[in-house]
Amino acid sequence: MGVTIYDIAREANVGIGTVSRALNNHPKIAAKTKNRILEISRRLSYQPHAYAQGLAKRKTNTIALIMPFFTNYFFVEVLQGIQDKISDLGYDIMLYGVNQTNQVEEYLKRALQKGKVDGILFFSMKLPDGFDAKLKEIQLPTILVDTYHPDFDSITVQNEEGAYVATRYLVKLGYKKIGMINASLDSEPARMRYNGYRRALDEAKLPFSERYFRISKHSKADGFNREAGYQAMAEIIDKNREDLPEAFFISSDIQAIGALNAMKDRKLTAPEDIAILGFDDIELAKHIGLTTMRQPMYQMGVLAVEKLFHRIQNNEFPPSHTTFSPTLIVRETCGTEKKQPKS
Amino acid sequence: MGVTIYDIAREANVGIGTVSRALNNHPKIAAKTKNRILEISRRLSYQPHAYAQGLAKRKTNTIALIMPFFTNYFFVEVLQGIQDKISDLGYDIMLYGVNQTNQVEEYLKRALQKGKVDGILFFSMKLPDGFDAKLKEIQLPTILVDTYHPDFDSITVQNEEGAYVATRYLVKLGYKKIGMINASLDSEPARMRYNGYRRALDEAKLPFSERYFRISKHSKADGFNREAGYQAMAEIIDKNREDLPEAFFISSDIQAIGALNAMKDRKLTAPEDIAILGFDDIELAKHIGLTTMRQPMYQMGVLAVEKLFHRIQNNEFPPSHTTFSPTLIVRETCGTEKKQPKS
DNA sequence: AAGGTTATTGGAAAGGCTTCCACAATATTG
DNA sequence: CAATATTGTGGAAGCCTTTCCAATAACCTT
Repeated sequence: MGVTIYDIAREANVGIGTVSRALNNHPKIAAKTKNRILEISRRLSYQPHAYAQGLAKRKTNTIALIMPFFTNYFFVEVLQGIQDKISDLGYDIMLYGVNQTNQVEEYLKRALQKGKVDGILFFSMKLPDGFDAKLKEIQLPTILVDTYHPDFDSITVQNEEGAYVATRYLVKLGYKKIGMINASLDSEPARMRYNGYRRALDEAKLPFSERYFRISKHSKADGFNREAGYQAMAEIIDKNREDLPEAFFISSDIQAIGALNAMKDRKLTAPEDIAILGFDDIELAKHIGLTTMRQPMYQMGVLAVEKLFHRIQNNEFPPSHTTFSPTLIVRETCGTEKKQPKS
Repeated sequence: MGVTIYDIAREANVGIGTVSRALNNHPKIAAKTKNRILEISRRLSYQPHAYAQGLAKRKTNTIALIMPFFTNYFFVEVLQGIQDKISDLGYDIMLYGVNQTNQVEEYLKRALQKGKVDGILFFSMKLPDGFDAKLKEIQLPTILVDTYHPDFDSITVQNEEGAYVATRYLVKLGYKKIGMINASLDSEPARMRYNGYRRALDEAKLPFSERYFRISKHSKADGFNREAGYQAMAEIIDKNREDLPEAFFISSDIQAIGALNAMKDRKLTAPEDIAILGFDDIELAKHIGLTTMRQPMYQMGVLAVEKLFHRIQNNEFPPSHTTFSPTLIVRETCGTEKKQPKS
């Protein structure tokens, strides 16, 4: 069917080894044989067979991306960073979009299949039990993004710190009754954000009230979804009509959008009635004027690829961990201050 | 390094052919040999080598997705449909996200590489010259989504019709000065939407005015991006202060969001000052109350995968073309009517 | 018990490439 | 010009499977 190196070898009156050398510009080959072969292979529009090459070289030039998928805008942006960087390097991306948590193991197993990919980028989810050992055993380079394990390279955001900064900002603006709408505590980032929130509250000697705290019911995306935000806010408002909180720290922008929606349906606005502070700085936050904590998503994608390549080339160094600090982006939903951090 | 069928064969005292048969539950094998082999292969935690298998079977169980990538939310949703469907079928996805138009050919060439994928899903872009012939020559099953070529299966949306319905709706609401903000005319959908808009205008005997028409300057995503929408609207408003249009049909929701932003910055609101009608019904349209034309994105993804599988199994039938009609989703940005189509 | 089936099995060949080893051809040196 | 070093080349072996063909073993028949 397709043209093989044997066809080229016959055409050029050389051995297949020579053809291979010409094609891979190996040093030990005479310039003119090489050119002749190249010319012929162009004429026959030869294409190496990807799998045959992969099998012989023990290298796939492909990496796997395992990421929560839903409509979580966080990932679209990280994905762009990854795509841009990886194209340059001539690699391909095998995408495993996780829609339900039970798919994680399934996808990991597939990606681990011998000879399928050269490395894995694993996102925002806890590495399922047992896979840490397995990954180390088969020595498949793996980078964790937005999640952590001591034995693997990782890139994370200071979630606890970010939540702390966010909440402290609300305190500084003078709010006393500060609630939080959180995603599911199954999610590590959600737990950390909760901790930061509590720390800021404690430090300011403000009371924590269960009445102003909700965890997502909608389990989609671990609770990082709009419906969950809507429902949590609706519930809090409806149950506390006579004594509303003044401000909310919400664990993601997408939930904040839902929460704002719930407020709007109840004729409440931010920041006049309730101040809202999100997390992520997704692209649409700018549009709706949401004050939020920004994560450098694109850069995280780029860095993830860089780390992975490092490790693909040489896996003999200890894990490195990079953390980014989220930055406060002041817009309108908390009321504004005089001195604004750069937006 | 890894366990191979030779290891299993030795362990089980059988030939490699027998091992292979056991693993692929081939009929011609004695039940107990099969069980013994299966048991051993489990014990050694054998994993077939993906590439060796692919090479021998001439089948990769992988398909390529070539799609515009940017932050175009349209694709996130189509992607979900694809991912869900394809996982069930045990296939993997090779993702090629196009950020700049010049990457298209590069990616196509890669995906066409012999033995790399079993089929291609090609999205929303014109198939570059010459590739139609090449695809047919190598007989790689290909489905076009949101774009068209007579010789390939395709799934499209009636863009012309959608734009016509949209514009006619604005006419029916009584608007006379109806502008349009369009994406780049390099894009086929953009051209069709323009045609539909003009047809509705002509039919209503309303004049078309260059003053109320803009094409995206920002070339990112062929002009389907927020900045382009913002800029176009800003320009129109600023140049026509004394004689603003009453309504706009805008070629995508994401541009509409930008346009609304530009209005907001100029203290104009929809629908009070200017009515806005978008296209796509991305998830966030609901949140901001944008009246728009809905494309059944998730279903398009699912159908695309189904068509592709059909063709992977048997490529011997003529191309089939499916088109979906977009439906009008009435929300708030055009003013509301009594009788609302289902939202 | 001999002959004829049928059910299993072993393993070579094929899939298309890279790489290594041995040999041939050419160039260099004294 | 012979001896030696250098360059270039052919092709077998290896990467790991699947698949096909031939061979063996087990089972029936009469």
